[in-house]
Amino acid sequence: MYREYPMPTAAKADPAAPGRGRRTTRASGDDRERSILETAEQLLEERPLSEISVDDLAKGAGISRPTFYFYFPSKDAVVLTIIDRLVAAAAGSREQALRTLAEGDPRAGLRQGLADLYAAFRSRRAVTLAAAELRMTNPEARELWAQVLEGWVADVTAVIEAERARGAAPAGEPARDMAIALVQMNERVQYASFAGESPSLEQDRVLDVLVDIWLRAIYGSAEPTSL
Amino acid sequence: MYREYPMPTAAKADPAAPGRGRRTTRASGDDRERSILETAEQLLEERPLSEISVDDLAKGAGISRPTFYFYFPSKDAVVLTIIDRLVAAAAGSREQALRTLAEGDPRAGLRQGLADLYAAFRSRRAVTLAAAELRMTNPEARELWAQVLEGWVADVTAVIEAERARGAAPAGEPARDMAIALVQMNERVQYASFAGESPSLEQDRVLDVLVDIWLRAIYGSAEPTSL
DNA sequence: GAACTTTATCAACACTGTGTCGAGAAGGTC
DNA sequence: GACCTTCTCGACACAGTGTTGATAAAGTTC
Repeated sequence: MYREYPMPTAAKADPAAPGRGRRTTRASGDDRERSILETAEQLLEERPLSEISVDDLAKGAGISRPTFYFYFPSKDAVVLTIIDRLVAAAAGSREQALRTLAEGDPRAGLRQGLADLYAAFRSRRAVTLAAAELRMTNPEARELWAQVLEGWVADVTAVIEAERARGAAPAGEPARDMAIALVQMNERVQYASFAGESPSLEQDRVLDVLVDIWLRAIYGSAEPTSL
Repeated sequence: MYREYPMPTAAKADPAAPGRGRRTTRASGDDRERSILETAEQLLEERPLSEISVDDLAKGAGISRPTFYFYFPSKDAVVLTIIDRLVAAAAGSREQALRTLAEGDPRAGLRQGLADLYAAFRSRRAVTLAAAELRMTNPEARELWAQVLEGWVADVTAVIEAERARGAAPAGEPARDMAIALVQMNERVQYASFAGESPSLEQDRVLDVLVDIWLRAIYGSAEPTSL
């Protein structure tokens, strides 16, 4: 059953929250809910969110439209649940990357981090695109995504500041400002690539190009190499 | 009256296209059309496109909903017309920038170009945001924007290649790939700033940060400054 | 200046999609 | 076997889109 969003905790759904019942918490119900989510993901592979109706989701899950509303308050809520899970998975990558970053070469760590993140979203292309679409009209989606970005920005800011502190990176614009621009660049470039927009990078070029710009932005200066 | 899109020509509307009539081409009609466009722009200052209905536009222009359809085939068409004009204005900035770029210091020209573009879109914040929103659901808007981006990417690619050719910029990822990523970064960063998203750059920081990253990406290398 | 054309207007309609209500079925519990 | 929950859906009320057809007003033609 759909629960109000507890912020991007996004852990596993907690089974049998109320009462002390063993685990017989319902069967049909959970099946239906899962079925709706699966239908949504499947339809998103075929067409954009705006062209999917509540009726499509209900039909796909084998229930009537009113019954859909027993499980989710709206189409947006379904997608938000799916996004929430994707974000949780991506958060795993992020922690992994931070660990790599802390112990090894920061440049290699950075590349690894960007690669993992890219892989996480590419593997759920349809959901990623739906998230961007939903963000345009839904405040909750906007808020969720904002928190995701904020997390990355904070991490990147810390990395840049650390590299500057140890003299590996030259001074420049405030680290947080750089981090915001770089993170947003990644977001946009990856989106365009997933969506197959007209000027966009080929899937297999995305990472190389982004990493190059990140490294130049962080470690290079704006001075010409030769004079 | 709304005409089918002749590609982003987007010059001034041609007055009195058919016949050799002096200039009495209608009065009420053009007024209404203008009135609808003005209403749309005004409402976009207040709320997102998705929360504006055809009825709102009709009411604002002092006509009934069916009459609206005499002037425009849809809400999207109205916004597309407005975007078209903004894009035309921005195209002016672009040419201006290219001229500066050709005759003077490329770095200064680049900065000037980015500044002009930024100014052009900032001055029509609401329309810029509406364009991004419309792009999500409307193929024509997507196409129009794609052509705009394509133009910039082509220009930037040429600049990067020229700078590399004259030895002012080091080799690196393909110039066009860099151009795509940089242009898309600008798009996203500016959008976030205009929309006041949660991690986003302050209006007065946008230009400095973007220019810094552009210059580092183009002129810097990915090697550390110190070792 | 009457007949005719073009331009403009809108009430009424048909349609699509959303979300709610209330009546009931299906199963578990005491 | 009365009694909850859980679940289901037909029927409704709404909001929004886009179309039709009847009609008015203005401009053109002879």
